[in-house]
Amino acid sequence: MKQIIDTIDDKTEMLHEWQMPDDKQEPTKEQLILEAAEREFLLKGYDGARTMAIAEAAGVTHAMLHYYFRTKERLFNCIVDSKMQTMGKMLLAAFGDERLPLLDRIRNGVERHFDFVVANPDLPRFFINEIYVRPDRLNLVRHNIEKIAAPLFAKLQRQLDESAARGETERIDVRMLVLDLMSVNIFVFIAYPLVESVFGDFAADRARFLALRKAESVEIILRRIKKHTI
Amino acid sequence: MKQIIDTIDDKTEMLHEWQMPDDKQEPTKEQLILEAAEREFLLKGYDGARTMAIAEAAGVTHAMLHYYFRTKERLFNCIVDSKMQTMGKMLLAAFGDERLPLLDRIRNGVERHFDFVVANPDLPRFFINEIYVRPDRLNLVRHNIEKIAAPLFAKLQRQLDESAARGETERIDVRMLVLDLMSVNIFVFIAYPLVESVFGDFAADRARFLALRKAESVEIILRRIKKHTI
DNA sequence: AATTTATCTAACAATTTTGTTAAGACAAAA
DNA sequence: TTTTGTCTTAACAAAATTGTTAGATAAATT
Repeated sequence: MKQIIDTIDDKTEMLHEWQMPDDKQEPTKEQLILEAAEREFLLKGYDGARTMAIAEAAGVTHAMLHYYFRTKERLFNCIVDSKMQTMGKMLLAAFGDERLPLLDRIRNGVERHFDFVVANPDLPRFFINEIYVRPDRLNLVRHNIEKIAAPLFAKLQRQLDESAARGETERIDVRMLVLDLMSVNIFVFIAYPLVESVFGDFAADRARFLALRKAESVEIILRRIKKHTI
Repeated sequence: MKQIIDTIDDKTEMLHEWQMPDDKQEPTKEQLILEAAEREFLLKGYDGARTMAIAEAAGVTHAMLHYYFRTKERLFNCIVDSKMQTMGKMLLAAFGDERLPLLDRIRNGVERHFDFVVANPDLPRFFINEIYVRPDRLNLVRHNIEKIAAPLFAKLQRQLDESAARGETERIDVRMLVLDLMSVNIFVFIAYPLVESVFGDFAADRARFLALRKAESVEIILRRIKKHTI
């Protein structure tokens, strides 16, 4: 504490604002760097991100960034790990509820997945792109993905097969369906600046447009598996 | 001295007399640089691309690259312009045939668009990403897009409305439908390394997998607009 | 009080990447 | 053959970016 140091003059004047003890827990510099790095990496990608820009956004000198994380690559990996966990949890939360009837489960999954992407609009593009540019990064995520996707796919496929056997839905490979689902849910965010430009007034009100898109996703996926009763 | 690309209107003007495209003449250095630059930029993006890597791939020193194109940015813009034209032509070719009945026109459009993406698998990701990272680049392409998209959309919307009025298809906004179409056609390529990893044996035979995906795209889009029940 | 620890700063070093220049090689024209 | 302009190379320069180090400071620990 500072009351110990009352030697000659009041040294509290030498303390900087940010060093003052505060009731509220202020984020540590390390956290600030992580948050700034997340924004920078998600927006610009590894190659486009600049460590100095991250440091500046975090309000520290770039030496601090290297002090805490040593290299740009290590800082990047911290972000990747953190985001991987976020995505894994989301997938389970969106599609993991096995008690629901098939169509409800899928509708629910589409909607929750869509909501997740709304809340994390840069995340899919970030992963997809970093892996495209440097495919060796797949190893950072492959195990994580397979551990979650494989059992989820197996259970969903069984439910799909049962439903198809009863003649309630079309027979379809769960991987095709999930790929369809992710395509319609994610693409609009990946291409958002382009979509906004082409759509004009249609996409001007973002909230309204996204609500329409969400409904469209549900519609197109359910239509894909519902029986055509001609 | 160097008559560089300040006027890019007609590409042949960039070639010198003795360089004129002869039937069986080896490509000029300039051509080689452009081809190498296209590969590098499409794969790695502007930030990840290295002018020296481009020069090396083209078999020239990097000084040559600057001699012909002065800056990385100018070389990049050459590639963007060239690819924009390619995409514009494709869109018209895929959806421009107005004599076909609606469903045939759409099926045809989906298939031709899919084929184009198969032939240019990096192109959508390239555009989408460069524009995301630096939205000011929209100005390079906006005019081009609007000139092609606006009339195409208008005509397609009319045909959709007429069909819906006859009760043959569902009523839908053409922009939603095109966005759906692009989503299912493009996303699988943007995410290909991830998809390949998750799908395993399913995607191991690329040609077979892409054939399945093409059929799936047609199926999901046609199901979206066909009347569901009678 | 003395020591240790975590945090921080400023200056500097190293590396990578882009961009420039001067001089020579070469083919075509004169 | 000489001249002319294009093309090429090697070396250099400049800029941007990442990474390092020697300390300073405040707090925690002993």
